[in-house]
Amino acid sequence: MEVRITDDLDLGKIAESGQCFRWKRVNQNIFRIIAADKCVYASQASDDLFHFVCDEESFNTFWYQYFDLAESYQRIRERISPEADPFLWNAMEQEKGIRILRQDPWEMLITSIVTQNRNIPAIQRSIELMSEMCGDKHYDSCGAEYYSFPQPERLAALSEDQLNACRLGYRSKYIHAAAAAIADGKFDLKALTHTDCEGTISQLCELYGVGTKVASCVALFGLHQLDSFPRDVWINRVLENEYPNGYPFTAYSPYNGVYQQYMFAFYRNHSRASHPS
DNA sequence: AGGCAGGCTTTTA
DNA sequence: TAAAAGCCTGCC
Repeated sequence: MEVRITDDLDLGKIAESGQCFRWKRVNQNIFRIIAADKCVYASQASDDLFHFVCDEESFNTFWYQYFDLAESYQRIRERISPEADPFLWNAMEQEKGIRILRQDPWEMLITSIVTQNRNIPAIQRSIELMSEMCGDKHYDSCGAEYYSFPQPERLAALSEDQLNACRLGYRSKYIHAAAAAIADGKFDLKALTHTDCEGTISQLCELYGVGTKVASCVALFGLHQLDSFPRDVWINRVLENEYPNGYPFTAYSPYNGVYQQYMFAFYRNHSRASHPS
């Protein structure tokens, strides 16, 4: 179906934003997107014209939420003037089109653990291997198979050898511990829906293998806590180089996590271009 | 107590 | 060979 979306949305920028690892660019402008037990082909004809290979009901009941289309990211951007914060303003101009997807908390917990100390291709491979190993098989609109992300019980039941086969490295024990805690009901992700950002992060940090960075990513990408501000190596460089006198977290609340995404994407794209290796 | 160095699997560039 | 959306352990 054709959809006109006037608020910020750039599929290519979201695909490269580092928040989703089950998007695959199948050609110049078509993406195959897997989320929950669903799969859709999406393409962008212009700034505001999109094509989704699904029916209207599926779009309205699932993908509309997934893309967080009820939120205006333009409005969030416009809270910052170029005079007040030229660096952030410029980063937003460059990276306009990024949104914070509403992804599954459980999937984001495991995915965020997998991201530790790894680059994107390696992350994607581990996630696909886990999904093929114990996710459910489905068929997309082209008749091609895909696997949903594994349920906690299935992942918790994997042997050490099976986890190693997913190329998880030292993260295997973290994955197992997290999956077991969720599967056994010792940790309740759903309960965090009604917890504030700070409380969410501190509770997630109680899980073995989950530190502040991973917890912040789960809060932002899985629980849609838009004020959660993950600090990774790139953002630390931003804070050091661009905000030596401090960053205005209070003024930018409750959207610190959204602004973080623009700065993260901007710095990564620009350092790679300016430091060819 | 709280901060910090070292180690960790594997892949990628 | 270093770096990659880090975290745990042990030492001070």
